[in-house]
Amino acid sequence: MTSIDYRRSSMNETECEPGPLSHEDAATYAAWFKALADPMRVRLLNLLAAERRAMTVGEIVARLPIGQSTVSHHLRILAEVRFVLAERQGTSTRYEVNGACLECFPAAVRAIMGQP
Amino acid sequence: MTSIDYRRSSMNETECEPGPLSHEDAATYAAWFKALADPMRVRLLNLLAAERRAMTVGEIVARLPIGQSTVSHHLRILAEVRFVLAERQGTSTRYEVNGACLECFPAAVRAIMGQP
DNA sequence: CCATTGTTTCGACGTCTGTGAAATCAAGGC
DNA sequence: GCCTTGATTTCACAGACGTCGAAACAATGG
Repeated sequence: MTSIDYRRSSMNETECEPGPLSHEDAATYAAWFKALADPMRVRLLNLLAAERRAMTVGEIVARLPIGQSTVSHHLRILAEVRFVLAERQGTSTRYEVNGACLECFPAAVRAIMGQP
Repeated sequence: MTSIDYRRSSMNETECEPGPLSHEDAATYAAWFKALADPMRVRLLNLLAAERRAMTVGEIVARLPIGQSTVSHHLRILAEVRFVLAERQGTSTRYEVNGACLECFPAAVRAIMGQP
């Protein structure tokens, strides 16, 4: 619902002067950080990255100590900020890491702190 | 109180194989992200970084649309994870950015996602 | 059509969080 | 000593969050 448009973020921009951040950018970056502000979501993303393949919800549930609905909840949060990508295949949904988030985090830090 | 020891994190390490993360590391990285999971804290850190100097709480209060106790609360959260450093000078306390957090965020992302 | 399997959504519960007002503490100046 | 100024802590409250179980939804196979 409240998905974020990644193309307008600093993810794909190179300029990064150390000026003040707009309130909108601050909210965007905070939303990115909030998506990973839970240990189980960090483990979930790390699991998907380590497996290097798209996984179903059932496979993930078998690897994490939380219930199915909670995994679905976390996947929704990660998908809303596009850290994971979802694709329905028949009766199941496969989730995989969005490799672009490898760049957006350092870019957010540079935007916040300026590059000295 | 629940401060985090930065020396045991991946901030100062270069190796970063794409293996699974320990639960403790996942919690540590989640704590880092949680510290910036609020728009006002992002703006606060950006303000300190843009000014490029140590600021008192009063100066920060004059620049952000929140009260003094709330600024102090946010500064405590940022200081607990060492994103800002505090130093008492006489009757006031000066806060400044810890430049090391420019590296720890990309390092955390690499540890979670592996470097492909 | 019904049954089954995988996934999402809903309802509920306890916990945590962001905020401000008020109280408290710390350090100087009178 | 008392008073003033700056900062932290305490208290309270509304809202959000993580978790689970149950219900609802989707897609396939009988």
